[in-house]
Amino acid sequence: MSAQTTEITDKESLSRLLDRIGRMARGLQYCHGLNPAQWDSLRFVAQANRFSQTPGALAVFLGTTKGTASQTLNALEKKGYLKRVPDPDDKRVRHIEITDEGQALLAEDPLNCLDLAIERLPDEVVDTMKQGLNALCADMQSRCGGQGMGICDACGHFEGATDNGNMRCGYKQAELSCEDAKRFCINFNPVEAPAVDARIAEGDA
Amino acid sequence: MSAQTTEITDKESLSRLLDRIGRMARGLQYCHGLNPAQWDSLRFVAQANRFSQTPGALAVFLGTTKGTASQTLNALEKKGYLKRVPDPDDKRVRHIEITDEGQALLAEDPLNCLDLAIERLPDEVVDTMKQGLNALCADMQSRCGGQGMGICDACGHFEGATDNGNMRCGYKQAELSCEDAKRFCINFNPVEAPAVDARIAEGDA
DNA sequence: CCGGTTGGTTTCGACTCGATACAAATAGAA
DNA sequence: TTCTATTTGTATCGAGTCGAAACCAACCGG
Repeated sequence: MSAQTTEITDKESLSRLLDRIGRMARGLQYCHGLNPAQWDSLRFVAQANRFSQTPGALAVFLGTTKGTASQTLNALEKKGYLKRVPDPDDKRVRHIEITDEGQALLAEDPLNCLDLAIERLPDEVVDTMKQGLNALCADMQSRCGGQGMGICDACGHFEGATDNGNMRCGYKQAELSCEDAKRFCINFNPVEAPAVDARIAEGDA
Repeated sequence: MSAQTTEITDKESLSRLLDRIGRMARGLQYCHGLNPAQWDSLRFVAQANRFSQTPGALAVFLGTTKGTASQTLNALEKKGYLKRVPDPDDKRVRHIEITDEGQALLAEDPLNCLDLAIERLPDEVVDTMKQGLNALCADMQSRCGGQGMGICDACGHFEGATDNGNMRCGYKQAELSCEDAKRFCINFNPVEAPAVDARIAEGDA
């Protein structure tokens, strides 16, 4: 018993806090006729680069199967928030695009409510939390077999700019617009595998 | 490339990070034949005080209905991880108790994996995150109509110790063992409504 | 041309969850 | 006491989600 085991400020309880916040965030995301998975999908498509705007990439991101992702997309498409268009290069893949309605809906993202609460926190707290969560995400991913994801700048496949001002991805063997290179990619591969705590300790890297 | 708009370390993205961690944590909780709601329930019952070890309190905690909570309890009881015993004081309520099997199962809580990742973070980062998350929880709760919950020490209903060494709760008009007074309660009512950012700024309170 | 692989979709079944209706016990009032 | 209202928990039903598996079409290698 001894006060240190059940104390709420225990180190152990951080995971429970995260879990609880997660459940609260999840609960918020039943609105506007969408469910959490659908909100997640809409957000993902909105911030993914063109290689990741596909059902398969969405499935990886959501940590679910392609079949389930397909159903979620069906729901969103039926509601008119996005549409699937054939890919000119590979006729198997269908490229997902947000409609104007979808874009508009994102302005009412229920997670904005969380943002509001975050606004009230001091900047340095937010920064520290962000670093910690990033480290946790990376750690969990590598530990639990999840696919990493990130932004081209820090990606091992990134081969810098080309002559015509675009960026080049060595994995897809294709070019990316500057805009796309700043968006989420499911094929992200960290350049160096950094020691998570080292990155934290350094502060800003 | 003006890193400040879509940079992953943006202030805005903290909510997305939280959401993502939440989904990862959720995904982990499909194991040992339990689902996330069942894990949450088991954990809750394990750390709730005796007033909160009931189906109704669980429903409040999970943010769901009593019916759904009842089903979750059915599943857990059928699997032998807890049992419902009649309450001697009020024949309507059924008191939930963890079995030895349930207690043992908690040792394999999939969230322990998260704890492992947390272990690798520096203490001060963990502390800051905990403070931030606590503030967020409180803020979200008050904003989104959720019931607060906490531990008797800091509760407005708490009336201190009695002669026989127990604690007294003014809300339930009943006594609590010292142990119980350190556990989770669903009827928690913060003594003072503290300014969340003020509490943060002070550091350790 | 022909297997093997990859990307997506569909179908099916198990399960979850919320809404509703319901039973039983309690509380309060007349 | 007796009557009603409230509280606590359960059972049932239907919509919807999700994962597994089957399936199809397109790409790729020989």
